[in-house]
Amino acid sequence: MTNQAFPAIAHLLRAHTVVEERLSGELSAVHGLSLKELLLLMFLEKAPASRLSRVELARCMHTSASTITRQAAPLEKRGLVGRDVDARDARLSYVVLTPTGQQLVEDARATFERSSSTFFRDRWTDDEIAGLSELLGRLTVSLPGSLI
Amino acid sequence: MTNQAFPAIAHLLRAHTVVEERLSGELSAVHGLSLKELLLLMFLEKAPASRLSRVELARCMHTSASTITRQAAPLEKRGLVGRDVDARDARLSYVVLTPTGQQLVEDARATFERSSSTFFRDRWTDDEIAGLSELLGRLTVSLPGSLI
DNA sequence: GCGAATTACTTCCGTTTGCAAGCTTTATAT
DNA sequence: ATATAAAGCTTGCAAACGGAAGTAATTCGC
Repeated sequence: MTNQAFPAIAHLLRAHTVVEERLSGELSAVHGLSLKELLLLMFLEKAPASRLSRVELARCMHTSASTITRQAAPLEKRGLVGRDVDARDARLSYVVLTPTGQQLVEDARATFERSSSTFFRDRWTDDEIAGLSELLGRLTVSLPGSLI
Repeated sequence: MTNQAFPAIAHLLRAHTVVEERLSGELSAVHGLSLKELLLLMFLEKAPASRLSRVELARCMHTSASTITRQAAPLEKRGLVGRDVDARDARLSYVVLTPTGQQLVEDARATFERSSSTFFRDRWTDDEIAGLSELLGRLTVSLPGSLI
């Protein structure tokens, strides 16, 4: 039998490039958000009390702490997130979703969902889409950062 | 029925992040190549006469022409690629794989394949891997830049 | 208790990227 | 034939990123 892992990963890389291209364009045009900014807001929305510390966010986003610092700054300026301090541990500074940010996430999620469905417009059954979702989910099942 | 497109795309984005993290690390450590550099070399390897013009490369990689110019420069300095001119059209400058580059691609592809298989080590059947590959391939079937 | 190690966060620096502008060469229209 | 448009490539500029280093606060070891 042949090793199918390589073509699967190669297709994954290519599919991501194409998906990110289209999603980024739509989100930026409609809501003025980059894809990564929306993902950050979505992680906050999913978190308890709509807030996460910066290192927790970094783990969710699989990125560095310095990137979170710089990604959150413009969102804070726009009033989409706020900054909370921890009474017990003064090192922690939470990023918290504001009502404005919550509203924007809901709107942008609709754009995300609509744009996502366009990738499957032709020649896809619901079972195939669900199957792809299940397989991709299994690929990262033990790692942090799931939005589902 | 529920809309499964969103979770499928969300899982795709996350899987890509994790895959790129591990692949980049291994390729960089073992061969001193970034993932994108290897993909560029692989597109050359697959092309007729192991060469492509810079705009053709840009289309394969889904990136801009200026990025190709800058990505090819260090590879040329390392002797992995060369530069050809077109006798008919002086605007074209081809990027061509050298024997040294060809050898490095073969070595790095082995690393790529070995690393790819680690993502499926546990709880994956050959049919499931092939199924994932087929579904991801169909997602971008009409677009340029396939390595398969 | 108290110094040392660890953690959280920010800032600095080098790298990578896309877009816009520019240059050169080729194609097109009249 | 010539002016205009288009294509291919490169460079300048600004934005985004990771890692290293720095600062402040907490925890650990004894």
